[in-house]
Amino acid sequence: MSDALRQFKSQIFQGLANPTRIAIVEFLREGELSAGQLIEKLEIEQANASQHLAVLRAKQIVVSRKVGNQVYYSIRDHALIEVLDILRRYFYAQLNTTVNMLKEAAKEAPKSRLVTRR
Amino acid sequence: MSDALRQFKSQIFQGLANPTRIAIVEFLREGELSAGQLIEKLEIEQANASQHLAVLRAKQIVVSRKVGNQVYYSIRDHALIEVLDILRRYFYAQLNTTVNMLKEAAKEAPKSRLVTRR
DNA sequence: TGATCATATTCATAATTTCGAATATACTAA
DNA sequence: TTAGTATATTCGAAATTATGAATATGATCA
Repeated sequence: MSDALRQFKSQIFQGLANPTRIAIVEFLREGELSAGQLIEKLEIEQANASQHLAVLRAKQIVVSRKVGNQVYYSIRDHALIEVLDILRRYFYAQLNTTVNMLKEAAKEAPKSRLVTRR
Repeated sequence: MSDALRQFKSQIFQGLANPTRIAIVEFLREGELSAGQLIEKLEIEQANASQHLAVLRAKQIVVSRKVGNQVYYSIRDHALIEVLDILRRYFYAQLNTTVNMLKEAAKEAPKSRLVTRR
């Protein structure tokens, strides 16, 4: 695989490597929203939202469209939604694994208490 | 969507937000490899590879299995491969878009030269 | 024109990540 | 036990990222 492709992928991942930015992308699932609408939903500072939006633009994750006073954002490509959906399934699978492990552990040592790691 | 899920996703993305780590995951597509085999393929310092592997472990992206002297790594869940595949398709789609834009631009202004941005 | 609204950028600081070098651990073989 | 091999961890410096505060831009409306 080409280095350019790895570079590209890591750019995308960097763009999504923040919970607020993931929230933004998820709010945009249903269609475009203005910066103001996003800020309202996110409940964060305007400047902060604007910075996260700048990151998402720079990493090619969203596109913006200016209409008069406002700027409307949308997801550049549906592929990114698919990615998030896959991870949601992954998350629940992981969760199940963890829960089952804990159940097993509980069965094997019913009187023991959980021990903190590290 | 829950905050925990967003947190989880951003962890995964952080884990993959580096070209070397993407390379590792891709080498592991076909099955498990020892740390040494990975280092050979990656052509990077042993310590550096080991650090990236530690990140991938911490972010729950790979699992390791010790056999005598060596440590074998594999991808924890196939979902992550799917994610990378989706991004590959996205990458080429983006590439086509860019190429087409450049073609259009060339048609419209055949004598102009490309201007550097920023 | 000036006031106001929506959004972006800049700046300073703190926190995190990266990488190489050095060192440590853990297993194996002699 | 000692030496050697495979891998991990720690440390320090540089680079990158996150965040809030302040400021700037640009569009609209009076």
